[in-house]
Amino acid sequence: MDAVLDEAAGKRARGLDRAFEILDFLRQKRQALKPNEIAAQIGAPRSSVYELVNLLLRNGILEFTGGEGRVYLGRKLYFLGAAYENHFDFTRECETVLERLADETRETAQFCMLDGNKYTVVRMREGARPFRISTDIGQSVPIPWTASGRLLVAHRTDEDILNFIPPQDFRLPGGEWLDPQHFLAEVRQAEREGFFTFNSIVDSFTHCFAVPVMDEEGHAAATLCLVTPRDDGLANRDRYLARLKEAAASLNHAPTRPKRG
Amino acid sequence: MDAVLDEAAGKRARGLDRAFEILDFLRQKRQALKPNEIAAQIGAPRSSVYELVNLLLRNGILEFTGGEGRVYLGRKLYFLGAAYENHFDFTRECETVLERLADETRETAQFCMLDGNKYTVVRMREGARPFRISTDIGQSVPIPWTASGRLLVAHRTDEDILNFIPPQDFRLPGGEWLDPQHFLAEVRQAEREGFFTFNSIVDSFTHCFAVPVMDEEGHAAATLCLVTPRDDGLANRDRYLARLKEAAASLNHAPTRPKRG
DNA sequence: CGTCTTTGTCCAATATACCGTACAGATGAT
DNA sequence: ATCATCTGTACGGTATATTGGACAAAGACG
Repeated sequence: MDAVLDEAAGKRARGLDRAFEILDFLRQKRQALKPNEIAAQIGAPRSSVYELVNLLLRNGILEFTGGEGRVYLGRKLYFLGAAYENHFDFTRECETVLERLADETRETAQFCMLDGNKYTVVRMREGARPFRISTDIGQSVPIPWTASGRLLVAHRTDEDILNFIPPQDFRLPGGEWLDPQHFLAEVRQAEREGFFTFNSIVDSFTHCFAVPVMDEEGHAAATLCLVTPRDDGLANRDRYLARLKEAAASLNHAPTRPKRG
Repeated sequence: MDAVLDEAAGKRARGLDRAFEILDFLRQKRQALKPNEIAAQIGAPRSSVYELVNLLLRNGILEFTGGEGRVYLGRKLYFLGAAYENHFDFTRECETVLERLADETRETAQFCMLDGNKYTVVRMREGARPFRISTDIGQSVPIPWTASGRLLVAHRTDEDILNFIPPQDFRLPGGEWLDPQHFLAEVRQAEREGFFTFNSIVDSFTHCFAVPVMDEEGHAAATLCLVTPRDDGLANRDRYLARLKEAAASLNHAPTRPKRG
């Protein structure tokens, strides 16, 4: 139903939080929207949204586009994002690695990270298979639904993990319930083994491989993944895992290395 | 002296504006800073900056990095920027075009836009010259200092332009004063001819070529530029201009075309 | 040891941001 | 014409965000 609900009801929301809620919402929708529509769909007061949208427009954070007063993410965000990318200079090497992975395996290769308390595909290289399996880039997916998810939270304590992941995210897309304790066990297994593989729980025909890309503190800053048809995945399991680990090793310090000085 | 001064003195600043002031400041500095340093350098109250920084950290807009409590732009900004880039899908074609330009001319080719009321280099491809001339990507440069600047404000009225460009930006890096009326004349000339070239006024050895990339409203949404040694630029003027115009034509609708639907 | 600077947290005062509500033009259906 | 919906704007009350200043821990320096 409602995409977002705040901590407590009946409280005034902080402008800053509302603003980023608007930005995230636009990102999720991936299209320009009228302020009115935004207000209705995120359940925020119209007057507040109008005021915030105007502020963001003046700052270049939002832009008019698509006519009829519709707004979408603005150029300033692109510049800020580019500065981030430049500082944590992983994307260039990342593309190379993904390309090599996809070439070697002919499967879909992904570079994934957490976006807040959701999983998201940052970069992807589709494989040479006749049918292709792919999550859209930038979409937010519940952590428990993914193999990478096990690795990306592995540095946290059990309690921390359960506080971090929204409870409803343990409800799988088919409606089944994933036992959090079972999930935690898989997290610990993934942490021990340094990878995680399983038959996807969001569909019935893919197998997923995930290995962590470590930051300087030894946490999984990101993951490299392969998404394969089940029989291919099982048949080539050892080879795919080896390739993934090689690839991850080549990225391992990159995500946190500043470019200069 | 002080990098930023608000409209009126002695007024309370809005959190949102302050927040983006912090983000812009970090981008300009291109390094992680402590909240204290930020407060001091942008002239904002320490307590406010601490509160805002914590808010931004919780939203993933800022991240701890570099130790000692230093913060820098966060992953969320990368995601938002990527969504912008995906929507206004110009960068892929842009890279191709820049590469071709640089190959054909062996000069430095740039893709430039406005960031607020400053000029900035968004993408760059360095030429094959033994010495390379380049502005750093993402740095903010006063509009009047650049050839592109003439094109990027050409859709505005004279009055509008003078209100838009901060007066101090007509002071050139050498200290000389650029007469705004002279600048406006060059803007109109650039608008008429559809390009602008000159011996750079920020150094004494380069020649700059700029042509506009038009958006759907017929405004210059961006520019393509060549930065060349003066003698080369003058010797190859016609050829370079022709190449640039071809390249710009191939991008002309791209900046505002949504990727899907 | 004292003194100064840098760092982060805490707190109360008040300027104001957020929000509910009212208003009005545009559009479209009946 | 009448009613309903969608759109953007305007305004006042009150909850609260912003802010200056106090406080303290942790160096740096002599």
